[in-house]
Amino acid sequence: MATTSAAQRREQAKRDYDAFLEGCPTRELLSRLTDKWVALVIPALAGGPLRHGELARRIAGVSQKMLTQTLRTLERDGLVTRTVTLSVPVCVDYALTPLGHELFPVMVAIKNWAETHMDRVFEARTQFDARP
Amino acid sequence: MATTSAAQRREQAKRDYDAFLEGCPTRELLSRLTDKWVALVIPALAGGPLRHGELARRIAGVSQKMLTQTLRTLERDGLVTRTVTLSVPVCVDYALTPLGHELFPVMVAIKNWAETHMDRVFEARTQFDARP
DNA sequence: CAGTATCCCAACGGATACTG
DNA sequence: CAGTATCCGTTGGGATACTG
Repeated sequence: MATTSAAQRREQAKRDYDAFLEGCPTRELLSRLTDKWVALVIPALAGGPLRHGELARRIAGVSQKMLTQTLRTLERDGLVTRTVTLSVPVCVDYALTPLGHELFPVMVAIKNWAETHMDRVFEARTQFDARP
Repeated sequence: MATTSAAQRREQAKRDYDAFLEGCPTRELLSRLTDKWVALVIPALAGGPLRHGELARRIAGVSQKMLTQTLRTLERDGLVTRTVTLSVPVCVDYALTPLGHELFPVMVAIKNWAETHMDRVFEARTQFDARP
């Protein structure tokens, strides 16, 4: 029988899927990945598992509604695991899956890009706003 | 006088800015960058300048309202240039700035990630939805 | 502590119609 | 062709109160 490696299958997927096309499922996945909270949660979890409250403190200003919602969809998409330890009070840990670890470099790259180029964007905005 | 290289200043910026902090301006920039349309427009322009209509055709399904809106904010943030050639009818070209070219690898990485890992996400969703 | 459930406002975003 | 303006439904997302 023919054997196809994981690398070959990934290559195939890249040919079959195209986010430029309307109706391609990757368009929906792309819109989930391009999310402010996702770009903060994935890097936050890269250092190791964190609890709900720890995440909330790390990502200052996030409401627990958005945090829970984000973690749920990340869990469903196989990027994050949710582990419940029964105790009083109950303890819930979130951690990146292998797939989540593969996404991490991409997410941290956006975050870093914003932090690194903030000043140049500010300059551009000032110039743009000052023109006739 | 002390001379600081561009690389040194970028390092400084990365220390001063932190998107994890509420109120840090990079939080707002991050939310602009994590946008489905931005993740499609930047890669679309990487091959060279395109006109409004060409972009709309490349990014299937985008409304001209969202396309114009996205291009405006990208222009203001210094990522895209807008060049008007007066003729009948008028011709408007959009192209990446040097800053836009620096963002390109990051944006194309997300798009590629979605296309490459779509199948694994599908599997994860099926598993998640099938559990008690 | 972790999570669900409402309420409610603002922003997103598509459809349509109209200018230069 | 490129762009603006308007309408209008949908979603995002915060605040609050309440359970295990």
